[in-house]
Amino acid sequence: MLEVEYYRRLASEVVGLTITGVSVDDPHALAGPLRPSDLIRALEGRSFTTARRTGKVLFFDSSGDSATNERERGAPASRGSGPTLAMRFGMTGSVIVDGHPALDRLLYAPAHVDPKWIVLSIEFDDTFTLALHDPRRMARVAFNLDEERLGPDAATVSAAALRSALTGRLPPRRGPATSGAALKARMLDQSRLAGIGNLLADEILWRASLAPDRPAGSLADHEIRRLHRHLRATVAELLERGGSHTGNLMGERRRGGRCPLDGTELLRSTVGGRTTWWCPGHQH
DNA sequence: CCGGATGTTCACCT
DNA sequence: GAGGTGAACATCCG
Repeated sequence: MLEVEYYRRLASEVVGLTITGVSVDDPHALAGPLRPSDLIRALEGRSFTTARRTGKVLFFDSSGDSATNERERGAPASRGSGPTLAMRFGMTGSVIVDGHPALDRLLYAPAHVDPKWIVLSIEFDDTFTLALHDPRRMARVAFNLDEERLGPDAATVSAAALRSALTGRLPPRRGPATSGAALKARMLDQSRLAGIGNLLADEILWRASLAPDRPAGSLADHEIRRLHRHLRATVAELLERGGSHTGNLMGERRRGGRCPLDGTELLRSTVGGRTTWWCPGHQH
């Protein structure tokens, strides 16, 4: 999510410019039934009105009729709004504007930008280019993604909203709240809380002194408030530092790694389907 | 050479 | 219904 926030800031440079070309270099990047021609027809001639982010998803709202639609329907320009483009980045997707990556280096991504890993590029005013770069091809773009399926953004979530994200029922489901799942699994569930990835989850839980496999519903009020405090602070601090790989625990995520706080040897386990490193000495 | 890695989705279990 | 597991995606790195 921190990385996506950097992409959003970079992408905001092209907001308001006219889309003069769309090139789909790898159709694999298009979600579901979307075809390259759909994307090109929907976007060319329009402009993005916003570059906004919820969790790990970058959204571009568009405005004005596309050139094709105007030609086809003879409609007057810009009175309706266009589709919203959504980008998800998988593990190695990133945004490049005019050849400049948002970050110098990303964990597990190749150190250098390689043109062969550009899966999509959008040209603005015949001059500027926003590209989606993705060596592992897990990034996807889609139109009009269901935003209801994303929980509140972790960077701004309130303590009360965090509590219901962890223990509440998920709309539109009915019935009693369930809270048997592991705390970390709930934190990673994007439909409950948007934006927390595996590294960030471990760092936050370590700072909040909470064991990742605690049932989410077992947290006392003061523990939820503590989690909330550390969650907000960690997101802000790692954003400042340069990404989710800049946490204090990062260097110890290996066999024999020790807790930077108390020196206890870290445990490696699987929680919520993801590799989890945590300190049995102070996380309870 | 092997295993595992910032993520999401889906099929298939219990 | 809830929750867990494993696969798939494709490439790089230790």
